[in-house]
Amino acid sequence: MTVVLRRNEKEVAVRMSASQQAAELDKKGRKASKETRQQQLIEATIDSLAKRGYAETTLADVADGAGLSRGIVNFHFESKEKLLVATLQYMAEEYSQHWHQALERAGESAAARLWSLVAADFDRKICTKRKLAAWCAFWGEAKSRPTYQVLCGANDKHYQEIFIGLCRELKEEGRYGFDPDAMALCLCAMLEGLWLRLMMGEGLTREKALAASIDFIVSVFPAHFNHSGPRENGSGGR
Amino acid sequence: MTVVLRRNEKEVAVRMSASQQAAELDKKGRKASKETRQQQLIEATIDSLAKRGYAETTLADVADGAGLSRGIVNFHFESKEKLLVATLQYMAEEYSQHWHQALERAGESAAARLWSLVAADFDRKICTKRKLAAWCAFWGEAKSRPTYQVLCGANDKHYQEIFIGLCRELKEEGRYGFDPDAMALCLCAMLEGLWLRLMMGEGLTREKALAASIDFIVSVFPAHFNHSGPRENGSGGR
DNA sequence: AGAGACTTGCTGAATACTCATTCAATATCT
DNA sequence: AGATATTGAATGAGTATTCAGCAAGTCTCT
Repeated sequence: MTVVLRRNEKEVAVRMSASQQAAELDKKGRKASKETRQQQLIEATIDSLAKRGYAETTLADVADGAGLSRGIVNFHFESKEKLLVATLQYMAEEYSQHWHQALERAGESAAARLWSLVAADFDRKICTKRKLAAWCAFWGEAKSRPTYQVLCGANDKHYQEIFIGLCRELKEEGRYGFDPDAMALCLCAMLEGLWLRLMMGEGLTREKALAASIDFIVSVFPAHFNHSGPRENGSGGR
Repeated sequence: MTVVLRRNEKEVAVRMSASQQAAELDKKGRKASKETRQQQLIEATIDSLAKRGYAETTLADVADGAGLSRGIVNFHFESKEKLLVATLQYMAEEYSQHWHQALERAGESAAARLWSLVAADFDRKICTKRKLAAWCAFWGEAKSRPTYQVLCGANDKHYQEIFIGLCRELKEEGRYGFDPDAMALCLCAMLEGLWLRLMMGEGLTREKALAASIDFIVSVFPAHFNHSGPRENGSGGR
């Protein structure tokens, strides 16, 4: 009896801190499916990474954050390492889906697509201080961990190829002077750099970062964009 | 006697791996001054950060890398934490000096100064895979460690202000349409993002990164630059 | 429908291990 | 003969991992 009571307290703690998923997911007691529990633990891991950094993230901290017991992580994931890999995979997956959606929603024109991609990078859903901090924690370890590097790199390569394609199209249309591949690299690097600065604090906000990115795009592709969006030449996006 | 022999072996190991300082610095035996030893340990720390990442860097690893005994770090620095802070300070100092020198060497014109700053960021001396990896390791922990954040941020703020000043001047001269502060942000973020990508590997080289940056500058400030440098209007830099 | 047997998710104390830190002993220098 | 730098074994704190046991749910048989 007393045990049941304690569990309920824990569930409440979870709902408030780690995951704000809809009610469908947090069935009380042991009912929660394997997948739900795992996701709950992943969310708690992101919390811990953001709050304490990679080096200080302990399994005890993750378990506490999820309102579960100490042994839980080794039960659902096999080891700390595997939990972290799963967490990175989860974030990479989410990010990838997000920009794919942005592409689908955008118009046909290269300009509209580029605009949409850039805007997506600073969307509330993706660009949280919490998640940026977690990303950065992984970046910091990536060089010495092939697994992380692969997980970061796989999507990233695809992402950059999209940018290269779009920059080439825009160059054709606008007869710009730059090397489109180099400019795509600049764009990608700038977006990542802005993320880094957002995470560091220093008064930069999502809105300012997006505004700066737009300034950049407008300057580099003057025939295609003004500050309110892609110009209306081909098919109008947004 | 046998001990003396062993020490010599260690010295050799040090000279080959961690520090390639001139012969003046690596006097054999215990002669080495306090400062020299500290610098030697800092170099070994950077090595370890680059090779094993922040989380896996241990004092034993640092001591081994420097070819010295286990207790050495706590003798010269008081704790692991202080060693790491000293290492970050060292790198920040080096970086700061480097771009200050670049500014001094550049001509008077804003264009020449900007060009020089950008080129400096990809200089062999600063832009080593080893050092980039160490920087990134610190970035990854910075969010949860106020000390690191301050050390990274102090220079960075100054650095960005220089860029803001230069972008404003260039805008005046060239009557460009962008917001100069935003463009300075874009430039700084892009340079950092390129560093990040350099560190990650994926076939990006210093030369390519510099070439891309130049493409960027030429596109954004067409009145001031072409691909071989600042145009000769005001005073010619470089 | 209800009692027991079985399955599965979960717990938390015990274990084993890593690593920062200490310090008495030692080597080297002046 | 000090003074100083260095060593490396011992210590202890912290933490990942293990696992025997427990409890919530599910199935089965009468």
